[in-house]
Amino acid sequence: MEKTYAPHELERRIYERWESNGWFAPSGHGSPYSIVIPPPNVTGTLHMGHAFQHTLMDALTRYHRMRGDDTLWQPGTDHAGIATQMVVERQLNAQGQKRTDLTREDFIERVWNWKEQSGGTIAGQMRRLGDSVDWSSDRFTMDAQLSRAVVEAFVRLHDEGLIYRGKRLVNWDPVLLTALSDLEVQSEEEEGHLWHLSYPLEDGSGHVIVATTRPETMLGDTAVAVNPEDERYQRLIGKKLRLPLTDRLIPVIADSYVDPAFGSGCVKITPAHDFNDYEIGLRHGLEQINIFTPRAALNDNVPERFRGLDRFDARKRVIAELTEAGLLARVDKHKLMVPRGDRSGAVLEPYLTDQWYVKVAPLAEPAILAVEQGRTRFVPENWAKTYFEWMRNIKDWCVSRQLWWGHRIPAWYDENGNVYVGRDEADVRRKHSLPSNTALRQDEDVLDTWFSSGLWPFSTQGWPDRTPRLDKFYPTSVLVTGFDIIFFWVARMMMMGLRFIGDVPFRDVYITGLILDENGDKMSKTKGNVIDPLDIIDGIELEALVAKRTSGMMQPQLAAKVEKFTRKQFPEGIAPHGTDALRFTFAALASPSRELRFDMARVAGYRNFCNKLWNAARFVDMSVGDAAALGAADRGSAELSIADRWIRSRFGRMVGSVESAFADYRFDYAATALYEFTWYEFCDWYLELTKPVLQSESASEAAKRGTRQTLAEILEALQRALHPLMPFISEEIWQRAAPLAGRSGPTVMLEKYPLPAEFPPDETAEREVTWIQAFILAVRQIRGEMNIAPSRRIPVLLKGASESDKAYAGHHRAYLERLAGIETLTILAPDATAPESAIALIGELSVLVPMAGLIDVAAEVERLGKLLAKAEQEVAKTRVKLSNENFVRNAPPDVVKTEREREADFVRQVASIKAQLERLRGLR
RNA sequence: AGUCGCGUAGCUCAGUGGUAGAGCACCUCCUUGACAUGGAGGUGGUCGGUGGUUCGAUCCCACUCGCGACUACCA
Repeated sequence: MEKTYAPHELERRIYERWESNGWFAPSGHGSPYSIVIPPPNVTGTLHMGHAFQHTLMDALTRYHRMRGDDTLWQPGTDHAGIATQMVVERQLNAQGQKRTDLTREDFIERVWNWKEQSGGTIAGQMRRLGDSVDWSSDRFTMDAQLSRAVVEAFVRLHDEGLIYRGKRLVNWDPVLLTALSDLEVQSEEEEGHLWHLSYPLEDGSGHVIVATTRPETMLGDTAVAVNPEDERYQRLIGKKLRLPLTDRLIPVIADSYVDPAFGSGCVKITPAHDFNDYEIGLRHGLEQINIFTPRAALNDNVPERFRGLDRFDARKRVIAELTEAGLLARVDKHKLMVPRGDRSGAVLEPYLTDQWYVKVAPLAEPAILAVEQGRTRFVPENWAKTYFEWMRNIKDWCVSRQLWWGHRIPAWYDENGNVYVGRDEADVRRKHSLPSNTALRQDEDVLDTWFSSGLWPFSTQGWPDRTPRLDKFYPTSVLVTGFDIIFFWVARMMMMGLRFIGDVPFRDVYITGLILDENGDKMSKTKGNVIDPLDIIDGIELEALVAKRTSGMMQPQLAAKVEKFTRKQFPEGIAPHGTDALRFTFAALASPSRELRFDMARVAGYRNFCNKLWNAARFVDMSVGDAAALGAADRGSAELSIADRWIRSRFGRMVGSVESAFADYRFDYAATALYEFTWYEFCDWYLELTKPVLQSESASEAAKRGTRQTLAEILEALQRALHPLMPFISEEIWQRAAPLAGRSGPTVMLEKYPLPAEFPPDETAEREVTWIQAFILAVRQIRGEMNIAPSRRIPVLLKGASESDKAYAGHHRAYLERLAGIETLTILAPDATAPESAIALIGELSVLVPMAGLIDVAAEVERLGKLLAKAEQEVAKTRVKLSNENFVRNAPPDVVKTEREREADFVRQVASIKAQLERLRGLR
């Protein structure tokens, strides 16, 4: 094996081999296990959050594949309507063109071209991450078959009365010129004003004051509302007001929506431009006066001098005129929630338009029930509450978008404006018996991207056709996704899946935390703290990283800040760590917390872990590989040492932990179990314990053979155990280890995952090795604290040895000598006097290291002083407990018993240490 | 306003009704034949605060302080 671990060299080679052999495809036997990928935007790139989730999905996929399941990880990408259209529009703008300079067909062609050109980025990243997706079934939401699914779903929902078209207020993006769903609105608190306007009564008997955050909308007011209980305004109800700046009269109406305690208790009502006012308008039959154009400039429904003004200019103008007329009573500073489009960032406008809606309540009901009944389980389960909270308050879903890129709505209009919904024009004519001379034109709008995403678990499997694949892989086993899209995506898949397939789309929903940077900030281009996962894998020079982070920014003025931050964050750039280290970091990070800080130091730590593993493999390779004796023929004549038995037992326990960790989606536990076994048990102890055997001239051939076999078998099995989390290094080492362990196969990824039963617990071996470890640690502690050079062999005496101590010391002398650096090991007779020594206690056994020439008395006194203090503290603690009668009476007997034993043990320690201190003090 | 979450070692985080843990950082020693991306040893925490339940609370409950996320129509 190569002396140094070089992830670069092996990762690409290994992935290509896996892929070209078609090993990612479902095997066709075993019970089905399936995961659909949350489809990333086809023209985008994967960020750290993706890499994190992909790691977990791939770990599950590889784990289940190795468990013998018929495993599918379904890949694919999303057309991401608005996002993609915006990217292409921006490209056009850079060339001095607008989207509307092109025909719809030409524009869409450009998007497809861009998709072809950039669409490979994600696939390339996924390959580098080691994702074992079934590339042969790669899907795109705009594929013909998936588009057919979208049309089918729309038509069926429409036929069932669950999709309707209606004119009502929507969240309108005046920059993108499209409607948005409620979920695409990002409301943030901003500083604004509350203007108090004075509206005169028609009869000249006074005025009312209304408070508003949007004075410009007063031009569309059609009433002023007061609370019917509000005594101040009883007499005004039904009277008319003169709406300033216009020649209109508007009524004072009573509606209990109005909070008398807020502002003046009078509310101006603009039904066409406010969601609440719209509702009030409906209740009172008020006129809806739309005063805006689609770009949110004032239209012809306002007095001429205001027409054409942008809404913000209009606000200034209205304020100016009201001030001049003496009708502006007061202006207060006021914080308010400003709704913005999540893509454009533009302030949204409630706007009256014709849109298509999905009637959600009937779909939500079974989706709620399914989670209540546990047919779909949230992990961590607390997220179910969030899901319920939203599903129980859900409102109809506006699914039409005034875009060009997306699934066009399958609705056609005749010349009289009648609307027909069907699978295509011919279907519409057939369904509605429309003669061929009736001109039909298709609806210009496209569907919300999430409409097609909602069908993903079954549209990818061939629906609306009933395919064998759909039967096999639906419902999927688990959905792995972030909490940020529970509403956008999870909820909609639940509703659609139950409606169209009649079953939940996934058994489990595993909600991952959100990956933040090391300061706990969300990673974003504007903050300049985005990390490309590939840069952690391959490393990147500082200058290249700065260039990457400051290029293509939406707000170029932030470049300097981003550059400064980057130079501070990574003064040396980013070192290469390899995919396995990154993946292992993600797994170790995947605790159930909702926010996860990503720290490069951890990746470095796990790269070191890879290196450790690599070197352990080299050791095994050298120890076993050059021994031709390990042929299949003589495998029988082997003898297992206590260490061999111990490591097998420990391995079995570790695999058991990993098994339950995977079952519970506790990837952090799985990673910890693998890490601790590999480093602390296999490397730190077992490999060291093999040396006295393998390098001894007196050890028997059978013993050496047993140790070599165990080395090979555990190394081999460990690669299988590690494979789901660290696919590359485990494959590379496995290729080397498998023949040593007498196994053959083309790849570790198709081998069986180790089972605990194959490595049953061996309590005897564990007990004895625990004793060996305690002994060695005791001596090492003295050596460490007394600064005895490792090269210095020392004599050790045992006092108070029981029969088993004596037996262990005899049997395992070779281990003790080697690992503790012992020159001689002498068992003292009970009545023998020991020379002055440093002392360590293992139960009733005292381990003595004679001090002559080695140990400074003062240092030993100090060391013992610390030990004594600790022991005395423990004695005190146990005595407090045991002197409490209630404890002795009420606590479980075994707890009391343990406490008594602890007390006895610490009392003994205190006595021994005190006696030893006395002797040492006597020396001085 | 509602819902949910978080506060444990210098930092980032696990965790459990009965002996407080890991990684990183820090200190001491060591280039010994797998590995200095390493080895051996060590320092470091009244588990945010108060009260309650309990024989026993870091863990369960109540209140409180400090953060955070999401949802929402206060003009």
